[in-house]
Amino acid sequence: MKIGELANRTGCSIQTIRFYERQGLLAPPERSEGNFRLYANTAVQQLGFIKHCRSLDMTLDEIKQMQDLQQSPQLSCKSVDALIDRKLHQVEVRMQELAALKKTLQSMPRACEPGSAIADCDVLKHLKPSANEVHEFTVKQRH
Amino acid sequence: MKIGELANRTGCSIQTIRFYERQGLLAPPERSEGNFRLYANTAVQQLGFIKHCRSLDMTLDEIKQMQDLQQSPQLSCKSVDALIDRKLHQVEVRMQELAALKKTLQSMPRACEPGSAIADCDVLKHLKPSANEVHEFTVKQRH
DNA sequence: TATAAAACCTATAGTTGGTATAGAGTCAAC
DNA sequence: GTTGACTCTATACCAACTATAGGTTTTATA
Repeated sequence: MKIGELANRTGCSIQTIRFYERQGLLAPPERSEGNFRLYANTAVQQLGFIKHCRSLDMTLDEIKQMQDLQQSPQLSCKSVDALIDRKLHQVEVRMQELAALKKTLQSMPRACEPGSAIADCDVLKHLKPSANEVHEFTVKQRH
Repeated sequence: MKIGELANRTGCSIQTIRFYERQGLLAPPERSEGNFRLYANTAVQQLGFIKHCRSLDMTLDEIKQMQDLQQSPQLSCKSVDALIDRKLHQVEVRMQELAALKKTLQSMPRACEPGSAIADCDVLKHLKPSANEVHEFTVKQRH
């Protein structure tokens, strides 16, 4: 099949498929006489694997590692396990960060009176650093 | 003060300060005879505002919009309110996505037997798309 | 069969929010 | 006068795409 059909069948864009090929995630397929990419059916599964991994927030580099591991089936699968653990941890950390952020956003003074002006906007006031916070900055060291 | 002191007092890196200036978020300061940037004290507050907004996951463009609004204090502050609402919504959506992702990661077969090999790795098997999922892909249309 | 439209090709640049480097200039202290 | 800390500009890099320009190939229609 040509690249357009592969794109349709996987839900990837054509550019993304070519991008994955350049990045070494998808093997370069055969070419037609007119230089068009001609994919075997297995490419659908290969791209599906990549998509699934991406949906689990794996980086392209991590996906490449997984692919490499699949090439050496005799190796221990401990590293696969570790990768999933690491991802899970990252997700949990990010969820906590977002929960804190949500709280902050919710605690901001809302519902400026209809017609109230920027000059009196409590939200903007809330965004300006207080003398307090500025002092806090001075304590920090550069990188 | 010179850029190094501003960096120390705000916790921003020097490169980031120069970057914000190039992006039009931070006004270009005076220069010394030797072409060094010389900041007024107000720059600490201005940069603090940017940092605070960034900590709330606002984009640089959104921060610029807020700054523009501050320049016209007579305007309605409805748009400030709307921006915070939009952010809150984005955070909530992302939290739900991450919760679903966490569930998926947790539901993956774990604890490959110590010493078990890639060839039998249940995690990898779980990552490969089933015929089922491939069929689902075929249903999608290219945008 | 001519031609137009659709699909494909490569190469390159842009996105976001910075970070890192090279190579040069400035300034203070010793 | 020289060392070292600080600063300057310009440029390149990161992830993971996305978009564009300009050209070629294939397919469908007149």
